[in-house]
Parts: sequence; structure tokens; C-alpha cells
Amino acid sequence: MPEHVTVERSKNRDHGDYATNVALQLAKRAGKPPREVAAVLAARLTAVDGVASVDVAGPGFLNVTLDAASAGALARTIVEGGAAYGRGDSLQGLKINLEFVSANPTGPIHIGGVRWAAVGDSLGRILRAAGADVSTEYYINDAGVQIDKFGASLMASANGRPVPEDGYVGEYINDIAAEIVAAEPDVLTKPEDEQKKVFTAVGLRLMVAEIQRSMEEFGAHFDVWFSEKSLHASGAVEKAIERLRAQGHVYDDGGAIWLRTTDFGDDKDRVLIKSDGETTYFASDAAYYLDKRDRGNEVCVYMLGADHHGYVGRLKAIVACAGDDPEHNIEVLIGQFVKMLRGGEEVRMSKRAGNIITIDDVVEWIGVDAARYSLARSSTDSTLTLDIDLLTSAARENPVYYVQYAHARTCSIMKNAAAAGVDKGSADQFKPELLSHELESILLGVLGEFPQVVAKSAEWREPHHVARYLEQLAGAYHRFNDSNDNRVLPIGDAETTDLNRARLWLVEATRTTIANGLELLGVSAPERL
RNA sequence: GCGCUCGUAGCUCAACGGAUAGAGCAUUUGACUACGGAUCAAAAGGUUGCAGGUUCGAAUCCUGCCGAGCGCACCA
Repeated sequence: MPEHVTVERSKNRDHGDYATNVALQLAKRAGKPPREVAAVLAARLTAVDGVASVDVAGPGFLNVTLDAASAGALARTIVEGGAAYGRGDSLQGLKINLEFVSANPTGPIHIGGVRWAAVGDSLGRILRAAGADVSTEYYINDAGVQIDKFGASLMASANGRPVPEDGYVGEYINDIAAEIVAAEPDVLTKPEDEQKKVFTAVGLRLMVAEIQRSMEEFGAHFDVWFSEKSLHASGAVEKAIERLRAQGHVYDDGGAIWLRTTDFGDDKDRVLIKSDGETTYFASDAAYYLDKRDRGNEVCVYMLGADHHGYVGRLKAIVACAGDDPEHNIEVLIGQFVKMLRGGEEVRMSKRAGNIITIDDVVEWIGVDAARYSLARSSTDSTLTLDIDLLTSAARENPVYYVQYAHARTCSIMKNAAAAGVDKGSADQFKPELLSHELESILLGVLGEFPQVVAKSAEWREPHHVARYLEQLAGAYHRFNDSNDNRVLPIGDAETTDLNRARLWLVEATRTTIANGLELLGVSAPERL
């Protein structure tokens, strides 16, 4: 038998409900033509309970069609499963640390960071739905020269001086500086070095609080906000270097202390402690990784921007130098940039010019739901281009509303049903075989795919499959809903039939599945738009 | 120069090595005195950057080329 046998929903209605290529895979080893192998399997499959027919098609595909009753029974399964429908146990028992965004606390989160917030938070939800024990984490780079520059920039602003070379500019610098002065009016009378300490420390605290507020408003939740500085304060960096030394990968050269990362595929060895005695950012990275592992995380997932892809080699080398498995204990996901268009032209963001587009801007323009959805519905492998004019002027065209509207329509029907005193009845009164209309079969087929979509999204660490699935599901529902053949509720004073009740089960199953899917994306499922 | 990633409809993006490569936007034409028209039906739109190779089968895997983005510090 082949290692994997794929059974998938048939894309084409003529190909039954499910299709498998197993006969094509087996043909060579069986020494028989694929169609002949398929015929043998078809005979066996036809006898399976719930299977209406099995056809051999094309080069040797097996197309399986279920009988209406077993297909329709899914509606009951979903309704009874409720919020649990779609959840699985494929990652049961796996403790995963998921680090994302981790933007420098020297300014607001810009558009690039928003992509990771949307994708990372959704990924966390999806991994949990697959049974994993997930801890989400934001690494605060609160040590290093960029923090000094940040403090110096704030001090310069407060004193009405131009920002220093390589400093930070922008409205937010002036705002934070003013806030610090307002809170501590006597700060400007202190000597420069005292001032700088205050501006740096308080500025950092305010900036981190600002980022935390933005993330919370965006619905992105982090279980841990991890301070880089704390690694130095606790002595974790020194201890990490000792541990790596004990593994035999640390050496001295030119007055500096190095990690021999080239042993594990890195381009060059990396400095842990510079010849002036200062530890490097890389040393913090090593200590941070070991700390994550010490906290019981089996897999550490890093979501990095494309500008950091050069880190993959050295991060994996850290893992290997620590004696861990770089193919299992660490996963580095590289995401491409987001490009913004305005007036048909690319918006060139520069921190220097202070024209950055922030997470708060995006939320103000289109709202959290549309922002999260727009960012999470495509793969992070490709650069994403967002047209600001289109997003704001044609906000209603956003596919998120297509999905949310489908959900609202199911709610509307259920509300109308309740008002008319129509009830779907108990589970044993439900007659699934009545859901035999083509549009009902298609809808049931899509509904049945949800658990697999969630499991695959989790396995591949790709949330966008959930969004695409929801669009497909919403489409199937809209078509069902708009077809006059599939009226759910009785018209006027007509008596409620078993078919009305069966369709209510289907509508509720749809509502449940859309709501569960949107939850995985951190997008709301409103009852009306 | 070396390395990583990406080239799919006019635009933005999908497609676990499978059957006729799909959606939305934009364009054209239709559908509400019945569960919300933020919807639906239909038309048009493609040599999947180019050329080879592997395979019963390639947008997908391999090689080369072209193009784009990013990265190649005792910075963080």
C-alpha cells in the first residue's frame, strides 16, 4: 500500500461526493491497469453502509457517492457538536510556543507587524483547535542601542531640539515626550544623563503599553510578554553560553567568544560576546530559545518578516548546538511584506520621514474584522498588496462581509422560525434523507470538509485555508438560500413539514460552522450586519 | 557575487502531484408585492515568466535562464 491514500471532496459534481486516486497509485505495484484495480475496489466499496454508488472514472479515479440519509446526517452531527465542530486532536499533547510580531518597542506597530498579528493570532487559535497546548508570546527588544536612541530622541523632542542622527522621528515621539514631561514636570531641570534615563525608562514603558493596547484592540492575545532585558538581569545569557560551551560548540578568537554555528549549516560562526565584553543580540536569542525550552515547550515557532530570513540558519544552529533537533524543536515561518497602495502608487514608509502606517490607522479605516480578514486570507509566502483607496471606499466589497452576511442570514432564518413557532424538532424526528436537493448536497459536502481544513491549516501552519474555506461555505449557503426550491420556513399559514424541519437543521449546522471558522480567524460572527 | 522567497485572468489573491487552473474586484447582461439584493443567475477574461526534465498525470517536483523582493556585522 502507498504511504498516503488521499480521499478528497470531488471538485466536480459529476464526480460524486468523494474521490480517491488510490487505484492509480496501486496500479504499478499490482501489475494491472489502474481501471482494473479500481473496479476491484469499487465492488468492495459499494457494499459499505451509507454508500450509494461507486464509479470508476477517467484514468482510474474512484468516485464515491453517499446516499442522502448518511450525507444529511452530518447536519445533526454539527448541531450537536456545536462550538466543538471542527476541533480535533491531531496535535494533541504537543506543547507549542508561538512567537510573533515582536516589533521593537521604539514606535507603534506598522502595517508589516499587523500582518503577523492577524496571521499569528489566528494560527494560535487554529493550533489550539487541533489539540495543541499553545503559548503565544511577544519578545520585547528592550535592550540594546535602539532603546538608547529612542530615549535620546524623546529627550531631544522634549527639549525642543532636533532628533539626533539615526534617531526616531514622528508625531508619536513628540506625544510620548510631552506625556513624560506632563507626568514628571521637573524632568527637564535634571542633568542630561539623568534626563535620558527617565526618558528611556518611562518612554519604553509607555510604548510597550501602547503596543499592548493596540494588540488587545486588534484581538491579538499574547500569553507572555517577554523582556529581553530580563534575560540579562537574571543571568540567563551567561548561563546559556555556559550550556552551549558544555556542548562543545563555543570557542574564543580575537578576544571575542564565538558559537560554531557553521557546524550546523550556518554561513559563518556567530559572536556571543564581543571583544569589548558586551554580549550580542545573538547571545540573547540563544538564551531566549533555551528559556522557551526550559518552560516545557517542545516546538518553538518563530514568525519572522522576510527581512529576517537570514536568521533561519543561525536560529537552527542554536537549536542544534544546544543538542536539540532543528528539524523538530524549532520552526521558522517567513512572511513576506505588505505593500500599500494609495492613489495607485506605492506608499513608501520610512520611520525617518515619520509617515508610517500604523495598526491603529488600519483599524480606523476598515475596522478590526475587515483588517484581520484581509491580512489572514492569503498565504504569507507572497507579498500582499493592499490598496488603501479600495479598502476604505469599497469597504463593503471586502469578502469578510460575504462570510458574515451568510452567518447573519442563517441567524435571521432561525429568528424568523422562532417567531413563527417553527421548531426543528428533536434529533430523532430529523429526517436527513430529505436533504437531497443538489444545492443541499453541495452545502452538506462543504460543511463536512471543515474538520479537515482546520487540521490541515494547523499542520501546515497556514491560517488562510480557513478563510478560503469560509468563502466557499458562504457561497454554497447563499446559493442554497437564494434558490426558490429550498425555502426553509413554511410560507404563510402553511403547515410545518418534515422538510422544513430538516432544512432548519441544515441552516443551524451552517451557522455553527461559519461561527466556528470565524472564531478561528478572530473575526466576529454578527447576527446582523 | 552568494543565499532565501516569489512570478497564476486587467487588479488583488486561491488551488494536499490529479479530472475542464478557481474566487472577489473591475467590465457586460439579467433577477426582489416569499426566509435581508452586503445576495443570486449568466457572459467575457489564462500558452500558470521562458526553456528543458521526472511522472500514467506538473501551476505544484528537478535543472537552467529572465524578472521582482529581501538578506549576506565583534548592529540590534
